[in-house]
Amino acid sequence: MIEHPSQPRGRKNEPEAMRRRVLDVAAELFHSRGYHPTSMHDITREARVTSGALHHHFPTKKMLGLAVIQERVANAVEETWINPINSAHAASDGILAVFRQVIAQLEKRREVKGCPLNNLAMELSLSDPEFRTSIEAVFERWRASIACRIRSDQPTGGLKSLDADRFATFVVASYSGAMALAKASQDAGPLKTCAEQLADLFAGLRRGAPRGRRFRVDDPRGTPGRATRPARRKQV
Amino acid sequence: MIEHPSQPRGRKNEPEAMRRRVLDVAAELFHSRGYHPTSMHDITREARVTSGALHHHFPTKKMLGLAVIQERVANAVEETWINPINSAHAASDGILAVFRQVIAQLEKRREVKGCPLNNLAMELSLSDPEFRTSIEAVFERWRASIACRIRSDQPTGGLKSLDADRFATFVVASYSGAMALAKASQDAGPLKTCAEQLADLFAGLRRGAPRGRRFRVDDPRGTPGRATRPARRKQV
Amino acid sequence: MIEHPSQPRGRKNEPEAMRRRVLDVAAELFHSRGYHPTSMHDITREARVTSGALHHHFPTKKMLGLAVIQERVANAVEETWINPINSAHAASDGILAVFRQVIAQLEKRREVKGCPLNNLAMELSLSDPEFRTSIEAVFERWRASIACRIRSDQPTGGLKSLDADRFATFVVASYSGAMALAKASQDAGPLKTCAEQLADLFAGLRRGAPRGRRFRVDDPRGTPGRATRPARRKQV
Amino acid sequence: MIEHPSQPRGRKNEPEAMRRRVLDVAAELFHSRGYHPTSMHDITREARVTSGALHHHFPTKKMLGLAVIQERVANAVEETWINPINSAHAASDGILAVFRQVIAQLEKRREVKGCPLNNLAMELSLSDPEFRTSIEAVFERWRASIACRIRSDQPTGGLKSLDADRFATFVVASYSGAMALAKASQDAGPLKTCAEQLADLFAGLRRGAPRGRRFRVDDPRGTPGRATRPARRKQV
DNA sequence: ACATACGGGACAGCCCGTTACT
DNA sequence: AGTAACGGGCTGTCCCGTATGT
Repeated sequence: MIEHPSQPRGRKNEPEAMRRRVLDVAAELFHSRGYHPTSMHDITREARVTSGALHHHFPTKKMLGLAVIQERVANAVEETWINPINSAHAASDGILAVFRQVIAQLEKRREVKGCPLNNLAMELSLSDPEFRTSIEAVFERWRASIACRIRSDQPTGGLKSLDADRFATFVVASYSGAMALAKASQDAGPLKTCAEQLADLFAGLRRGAPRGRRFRVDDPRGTPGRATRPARRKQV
Repeated sequence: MIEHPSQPRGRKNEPEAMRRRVLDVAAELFHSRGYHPTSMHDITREARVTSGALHHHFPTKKMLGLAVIQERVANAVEETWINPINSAHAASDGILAVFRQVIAQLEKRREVKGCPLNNLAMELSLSDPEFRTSIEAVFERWRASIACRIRSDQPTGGLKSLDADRFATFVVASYSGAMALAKASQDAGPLKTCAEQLADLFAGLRRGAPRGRRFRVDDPRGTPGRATRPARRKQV
Repeated sequence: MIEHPSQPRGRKNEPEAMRRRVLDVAAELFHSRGYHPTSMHDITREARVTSGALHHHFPTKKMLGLAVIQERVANAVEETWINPINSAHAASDGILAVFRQVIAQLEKRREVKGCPLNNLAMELSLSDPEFRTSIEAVFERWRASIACRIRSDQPTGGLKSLDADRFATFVVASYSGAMALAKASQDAGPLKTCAEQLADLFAGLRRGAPRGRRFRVDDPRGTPGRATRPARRKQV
Repeated sequence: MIEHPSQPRGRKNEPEAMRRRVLDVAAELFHSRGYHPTSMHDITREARVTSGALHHHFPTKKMLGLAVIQERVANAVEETWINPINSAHAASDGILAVFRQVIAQLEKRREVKGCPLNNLAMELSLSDPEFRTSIEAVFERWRASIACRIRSDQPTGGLKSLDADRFATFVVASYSGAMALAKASQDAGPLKTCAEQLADLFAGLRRGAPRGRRFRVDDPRGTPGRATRPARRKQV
C-alpha cells in the first residue's frame, strides 16, 4: 500500500483532459436528452468525474450549457456547414452536399436526434437571455457564412439574382425545419424532400428567372432591399 | 371555522370547466416555458386547482402533455394553418396569408415564443415514443392539409408543376425553421424573410418554370416520383 | 340507448355482494402485499368498485382492515385450524394434520405468503390498539381451541401430563414462527421441520415421560400452575 | 445573518457519525413503527439530518432498509442470541438464558415491539427479493449458530439424540412465534410459556428418551435423515 | 486540482377521505 | 346504493450548489 503522498486515489490532475471529457459528455447528453432532462449527476457519472471537479470547471449548470454551445455546438456547425460550404465548388453545390452528408449520417444511426443547435435553441432561448444570445450568435455565424459564400459566387455567375442574406436565412430555416420534421418522424425523409426542393430552386435560378419584390409582409409597398438582421428588439 | 361549516370552499362539480382550465394553463405554460421547466405545481397554482383534482383528470404529467398536444396544439394548428389555407383563394395565397398573420401577431407580443408544436417536438420527441407519435400526427395533418389544398388548385392552373406532398413538407419545414430562428433572435425578421422567399418561389412557379428531378439525395438516378411520407423507419 | 332512469350505468345495487367482493380483495391484497402497501385505490381497482361505494361500506381503511381481520382472517383460522382440530381423532393428530395440510398447499403455490394473521399482527399490533385487540382475540380463540381439544383428550389418555393452555401457546407460537421462517426463505422446509419436532414431542409424551416444573423464567421456584393468559398489561 | 457569515450552521464533516445516527434512528423507527409507516422525513427529523445528507449516504429508502438489516438487525441477533449462546455452559442453558434475558428486558419496557428481524421479515420478505435475501441470511446465521452450538455439546453428552439443524430451526421458530404472540398481546407471557415448554423438552431429552422418525410430512415412509436447509425453492 | 460531505428545496406522484350528485 | 369530482397533504426521490478536506 504505497501511497502517492498527496494523491490518494487514481487522480490524474489533467485539467484540460477533464474539461474536455465533461464538455463531450455534456454535449452528447444535451443533444440526445435535452438540457433540462440531463442532470449534473448524469454528467458526472458518464464522464467519470466527481461533482467537485465538475463544479471546479463549470460553477453552474448554466455555465456548462453556455460552454457547450460556444465550444461544441458552434464547432459542430463549423464542421458540418461552414467548412464544407467554403470548400465547395459553388454555394448551391455546397448546400446540397451538406444535406446529403447529413442525410447519410442520419441513416447510419438508429435515432434521429435533430440539430443540436436547434434543439437547444427551442429549449433555452426563452429561459435565459445569455443562452439566447449565445445561440443566436451561432445561428448568425452560420447564416452569415452561407450568405458570404453566395456573394462570393455571384461575380462568376452563380445565383446572380439572389439577395444573399435573405436566401441564407431561408436555407438555414429550411434545414432547421426539415431536421425538426425528421426528428418528429424519426425519418430522414423530410430532409431529403427539402434538399430536393432547394435543388429545384437552384436549378430554376440558374436558368436566370428574374426575381423581383412581389411580396411584402408589412404592407404592399415595403422597401425591398432590407434583409433579415436589422431590426433587433431589446430582450426582456 | 367562521365560514359555511359544511362547505369550506366554493366547490362546484364542473369537471369540463376544470379540465379546460387546466389544459389552457398547461398549454400556455408549456408554450412559454417548455414542458420540463413547467412543474405540476405551477399549473395547479395558475389554474387554481388542487393537486388532487388535477391528478383526477390527468394522472401523470405525461398524460397532461399528451392531452395538450392532442387537444390544444392540434387545434392551434387547425386554426392557424388549416382553416385559413382552406378558405383562401389559392394555396399560395393562403400560405402567405398565414405567414403575414403570424408575423402580425408576433409583433404585437413582447416575446417570440415560437411554434408550440415545434417547441414540444424538439423537447419531447426523443424522450417518449407516445409523445413523438402524437406530435408526428399533428405535423402530418398539417402537411397533408397543405398538400391537399395545393392539389385542389392544380386543375385550375395553380402551381401545376409542383409535387404537392413534397412542397407541403418544404413549406412546413420553412415555417418551422423560420419560427425557430425568430425565437432565437426574438425577432420576426426571419419569418418575413422566409415568407418573401416563398413568395418569390410562387411567382417563379407561376411563370411556368418546368420543374424536373435534377437532384437526388440517394444517388444520381433516383426514382423521381416518390414523395416524403412513404419510407417509414421502424421506431425502436 | 334505453336508459334505466335512475341507474345510468352497469350498477347492480347488490350491497352484500359488493361488500363481499371488497372484503375478498382486501383480504387477498393485505395478505400478499401487506396492509400499508395496499392502497384503497388498489382495492377499488381489483374489486371493480368505485371509491364512493367502498367508503359507503367501509368509511375508513382502518374499518376495512378490522373487518378483514374479524370476518376473513378469523374465518381462515377457523377453517384451517379449529375445525380440523376438533374433528380429528386426537389433538396431536389434528395438529400434525394441519401442518401437513398447510405444507401441501404451500407447495402448490409459487409464493409463500405467510400466515395472514401473523402478517397483520406484525404490521398492525403496535400502530393501533383496536387492530391489536382484534388480532389478539383471533390468536386467543385459536389457542383456546387447541387447549380445549387437548383437555378433551386427556381423560382418555392422551398427553395426560400436559398443561393444555401452555402447550397450546407453544403450538401456536411454533406454527407462527415456522411460517415466518418459511416466508423468509420462501420454502416450506421450516414448517416441515417444526412439524417433525412436534411429532417427536408428542411421541415422547405418549411414552409417559413425567413433566415437572424444572424451569422458571421469573425465578428458580416459580408457581408452576399458571398458564399464559393471566397478566394483561394495559395498552398505551 | 447575525451569525458566522461563512458557516451558516454548525456543519462538521463527520460522515461516520452521521451515518451511524441515521442507521440508529432508522433501526429504532423501523422496529417500533415498521418500515412502511416510517417516512424518510421522520428519519431526517429524528436524526437531525438534512434530506440531502441522508440521500448522500442512502440514496433510497430501500438501501437504508438493507443497511439497517445488515448492520443493525444482524448485530442485534448477534448480541442477543449468538454471543450468549456461544458463551453459555451448554446449548440448552444458553437458549433458556436468552429467553430469560429477553423477557426481563421486555418487562422493563412499556411496549412489546417484537423481534426486529421478524417484524421486517413479515413486512418486507414478499415485497422485494433483496430484502428477503438479506433477511433470510440473518435468519440462517442465527439458526446455524444454534445448530453449531448444539453439535459442539453432543460429544460431551448434551442432547445427544438431537438433529442439531432441525432442532435449531425449531428453536428459532418457537422464539419468533412466541415473540409474535407477545407483541400481539403486549405481554411477555407467551415468551415465558414457550421458554418453559422448551425447558421441559430439554429435561426430557436429557433423560435420554430415544428419538426416532415417527412423523413424516410428505409421506409415511420418508427419508428420516434430511434436515431443513437443503431443499431450496427457486425464487421468482 | 480534485474529492467527499452536506444543505435545502423542489419535483412528480399518490394517499385517504369527503362532498356533490344521480 | 352507488358514482365521480375534488381537497389537501404527504411520500420518496432527486435536484443544483456549496462547504469542507486533501
